[in-house]
Amino acid sequence: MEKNKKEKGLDVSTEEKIKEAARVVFHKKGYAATRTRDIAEEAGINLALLNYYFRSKEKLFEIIMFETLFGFFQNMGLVLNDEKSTLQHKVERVASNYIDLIIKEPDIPIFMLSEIRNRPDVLLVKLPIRQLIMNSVFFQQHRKAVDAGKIKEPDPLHFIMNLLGLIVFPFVAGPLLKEMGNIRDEGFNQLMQDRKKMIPVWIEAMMKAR
Amino acid sequence: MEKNKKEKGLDVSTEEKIKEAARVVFHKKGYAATRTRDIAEEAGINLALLNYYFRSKEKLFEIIMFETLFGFFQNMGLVLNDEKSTLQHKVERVASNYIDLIIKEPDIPIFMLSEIRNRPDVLLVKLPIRQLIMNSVFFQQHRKAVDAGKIKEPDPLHFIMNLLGLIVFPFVAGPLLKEMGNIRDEGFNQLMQDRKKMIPVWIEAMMKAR
DNA sequence: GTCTATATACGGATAGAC
DNA sequence: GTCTATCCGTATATAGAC
Repeated sequence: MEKNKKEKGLDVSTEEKIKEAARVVFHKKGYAATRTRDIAEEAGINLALLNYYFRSKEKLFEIIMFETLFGFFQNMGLVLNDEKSTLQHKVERVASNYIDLIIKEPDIPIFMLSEIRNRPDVLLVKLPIRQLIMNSVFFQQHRKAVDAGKIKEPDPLHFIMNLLGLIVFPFVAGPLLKEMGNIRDEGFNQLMQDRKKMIPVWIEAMMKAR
Repeated sequence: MEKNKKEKGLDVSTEEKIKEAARVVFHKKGYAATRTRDIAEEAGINLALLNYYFRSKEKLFEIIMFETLFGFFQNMGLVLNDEKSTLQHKVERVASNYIDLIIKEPDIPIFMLSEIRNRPDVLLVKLPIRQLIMNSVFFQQHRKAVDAGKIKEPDPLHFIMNLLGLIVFPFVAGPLLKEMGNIRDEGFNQLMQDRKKMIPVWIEAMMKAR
């Protein structure tokens, strides 16, 4: 019995161990700074096995990148396309879901954003990001609210920027903010918990302002 | 006469050319992904000269990193410590200054944030970031406004997170947002110009909400 | 499938001529 | 100060035994 992170009673396949290790190391250090040796070590396997299963560092990275992006946005897609929930309720759920997710995996945002910058086209083509937003129930609700005068700023992109900025930015700037506030992970995470409740209130107030 | 970016009538020293090139390349690709050869090429000089002037890639990087951080925060320091301006006016100036700055140099935020993550301690020790905020006139004004009931959320870190999130995040997520909104640099920059005016309004509204 | 050993390429850095 | 040529460590990837 080895000491894996995910003990589900059964052994995890070598392929899965490598992927899991790759996820951890890529997320933490980014593509350029990670060495295949780091991944092999993290996975507790031989370096040659990495190439045996995944051909190359590049191929392995593409898989991790895609899965990370997909995982991140599929959740948002589900929330934003819920026919039954109000706009405000969607904001609450996005804030709550993402704050929980990112507290668990704090490296994801900066990993995604910096790797997207490094390869803008390659990565965005594969995912229906635009449709996710522009064809969503959320988008229709936003438009209705604008038409009804309940939201002053008509451009939904500002809405998205504000919402994601309030949720994601604190994590992206985590080390800086911890230094500024002289707090550690515990205090920081508590602040993020506060934000679950505050962000919907703030967004509501912002959107009514002009 | 060579074709430099900064034609001030006089030749730029080789050392300065290398630093300028290093700034561009490091900002664009980050430490790990840049090769000293890239910098030499960008500078139009021989690779050996880089080591002649700066000993190593690492030393050169440290210089660029420090100057970038310092340049970024010194401006904020000036604004936040202005005795004469109101809290609201400070928000306006920070938003306006940084949106202009980042439009000119869009790679800076993600460069700073990802490199800070990679070397948290090394970089934060050198700069008086904490004092910049916690000892600032801004901080005192914020506290007064809280005591007077004009601001509901008492923690100044939330204020900083919100302000920087609204300003910086759109740039950090630029490629993603452009894809979502199906816009290009021109349209994106226009949105950022809009935000110069809107962010102070939004911040004002948020801070009064509870 | 998994290992050891090794081929091959690349990138940082230096030696030494000019 | 600036160049060419080159050294050398490191990282990816593969060959081949088990």
